[in-house]
Amino acid sequence: MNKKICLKDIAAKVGVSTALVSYVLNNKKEGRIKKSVAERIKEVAMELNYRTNQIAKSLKTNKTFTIGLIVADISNPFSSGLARIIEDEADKNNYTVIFGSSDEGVLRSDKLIDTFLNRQVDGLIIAPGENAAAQILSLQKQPIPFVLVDRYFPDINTNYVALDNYKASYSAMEHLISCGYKRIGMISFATSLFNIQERKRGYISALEKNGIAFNQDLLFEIRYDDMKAGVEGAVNDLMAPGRPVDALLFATNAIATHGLKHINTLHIKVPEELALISFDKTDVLDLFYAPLTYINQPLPEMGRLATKILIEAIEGNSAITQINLPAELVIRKSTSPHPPKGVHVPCDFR
Amino acid sequence: MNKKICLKDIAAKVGVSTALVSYVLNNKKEGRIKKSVAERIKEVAMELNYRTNQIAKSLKTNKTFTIGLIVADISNPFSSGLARIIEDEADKNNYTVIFGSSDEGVLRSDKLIDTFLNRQVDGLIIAPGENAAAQILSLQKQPIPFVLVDRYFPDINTNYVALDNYKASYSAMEHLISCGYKRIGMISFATSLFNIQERKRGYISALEKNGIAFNQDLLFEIRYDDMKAGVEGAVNDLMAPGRPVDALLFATNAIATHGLKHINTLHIKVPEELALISFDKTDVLDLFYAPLTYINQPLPEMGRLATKILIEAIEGNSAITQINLPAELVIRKSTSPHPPKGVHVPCDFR
DNA sequence: TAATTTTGTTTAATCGATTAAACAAAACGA
DNA sequence: TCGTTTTGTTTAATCGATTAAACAAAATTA
Repeated sequence: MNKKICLKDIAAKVGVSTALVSYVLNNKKEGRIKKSVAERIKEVAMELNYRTNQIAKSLKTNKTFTIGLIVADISNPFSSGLARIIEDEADKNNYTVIFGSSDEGVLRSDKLIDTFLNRQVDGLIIAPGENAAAQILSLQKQPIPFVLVDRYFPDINTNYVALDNYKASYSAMEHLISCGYKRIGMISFATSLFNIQERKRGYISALEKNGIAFNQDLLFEIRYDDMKAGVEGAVNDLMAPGRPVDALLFATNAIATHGLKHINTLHIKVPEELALISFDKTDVLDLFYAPLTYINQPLPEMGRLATKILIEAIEGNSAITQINLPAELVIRKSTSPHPPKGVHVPCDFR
Repeated sequence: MNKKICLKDIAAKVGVSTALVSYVLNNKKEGRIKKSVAERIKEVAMELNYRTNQIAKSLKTNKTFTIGLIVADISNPFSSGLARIIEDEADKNNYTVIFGSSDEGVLRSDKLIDTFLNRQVDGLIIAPGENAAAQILSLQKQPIPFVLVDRYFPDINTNYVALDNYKASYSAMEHLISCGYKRIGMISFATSLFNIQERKRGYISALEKNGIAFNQDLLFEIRYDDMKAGVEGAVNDLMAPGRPVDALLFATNAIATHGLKHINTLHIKVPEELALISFDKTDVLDLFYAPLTYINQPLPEMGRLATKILIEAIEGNSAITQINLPAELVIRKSTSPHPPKGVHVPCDFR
């Protein structure tokens, strides 16, 4: 239980002041310090196994080299995938990441922001939850930079990196329609979150632009905190006799996962009885017996850009950067062409 | 860009010393402070939107309320699942988690430990990689408590919470054998990691105890950094004509995920042509057309215990705690009974 | 040789808290 | 009434670094 070594210990052993030790160990005043002394200091530092106390350093320099990351749930593959990218990118710039899961709740994320600010993080990357607008507004008043990822608020002028969810959703629907599907349902969340709203808008807009009336009964908006039951109920309703649906769009990976499990147990034939498209790329979509067509979010790009923008902001760039990344539609078996009886419908496989 | 408020600002506004402010805000010297003054201080703190500088506090108190978490890869569902539990448990005790992914590499985890120690974390939770023994030994010399999770080194006396991997593997094999499978292969990693070695030992031991000779050709030990190709090659070999295998044990979820994808593309019939068991519980195993029998690790238990043990150690408990948790075998379709032609073999569905 | 510059190092303030010890005033006890 | 407690608050050291400014000695210049 050897006590911690500090600058003073090195200074004492070498017989110089702590200032000199600090200069040497930080490679400052290069030209000014006698070589022999510098070497001796480094030697002793090594020998005593010195370790800078980052806390003390941070206090003095007012910089912690720490980024606070707030996601909905670190155990969701979307969040953890993003976290990994951010970690790597932060590491390249010598930053460390502290994280927290908000569970989409305002209370939790308020607490997280509070904790992170107390800890003097240099900046924040936040995937904000539904009712976080007020929180974000108040964060703007703080002198700390932050970047929103995945979600943002169109009325608030902040840095963000997100997907162009409208376009993504729209093009997924166009694909389904071009493959001959007409009665297309969607399972989404009951939320005011802008990204989810945009997905809905894309869904409705694609229907209408293609002469298909939007039918409210085919759009299920379930609750986040009752996802499993919500998804199962929606699938049951959508597949119930009498109001058949021939294709279904899952608004998120979590919804898709629950949906696919249920579809499996119901022995629904995909794509013959039901075509499927999901947002997000997960292993689950590959493993379903009919690999799913999905809307691939450029996660690495998103994480990298968010971190880059944040670090630039930390370093003094005060410009606001807002990025809507394009999604990629990866077409697979779950949306094979479905020509209605006797009618030839060309399928668009661009 | 209002400058940060500190104790001094409150003290000045109220007209008292910073000491008094500190006492009030920390609820110390309760009886001694005049009520009116205390109230006024709290009021002004509120009004100025005061926020403790945790860095300064940590420097003085020598306590950061931070836990460093090192996993193999935060984007792996096992790691992120564990991270989530640890986050929640830490939060209950007012700790924050900083994390890093080692990618199973010594260099990376050395750097992570170094960074975390510099940051004066109060303790570490580590899922150590293959060659981390030396690192763990040197960590023992530091005055900082740590707990290993998932993996540990039998020769090093440290706190750990892990699975009883031998038993888990053994009972999975017993189940396969009792279901009538005889030529059982395994895909694992080429590693000296104790937990993986134990899984192998369980595999071999179960075979031999049941009168089946261990055949080295049926045990594939692939490289972590070339997982996809390794798994695909192994599956190809195991299913090649001439050396048929009728069941297969995946040593980890990542191996299973790659394996299942490949098995899907090869159109191998599970369980008729090949029974499957995997370690770890992931959504992927549910989504495979024949839901997989799997060895369920009690992740919540593991995370909670690890955090609990760590916090107790931080608080002064110097006893070493070593826990091997039992796994649970969840039996599903991928291991349905497989009686060899004409012979009745009872299947054990305990 | 005296003045100036350069070189090498130390002094001391500072970051923003905590907290033991000191202190002053009021209340109490004998 | 005078000593002793109690109450309420301040002083000042401290955590472990950083860094501007001061300083002394050596080297250079005039």
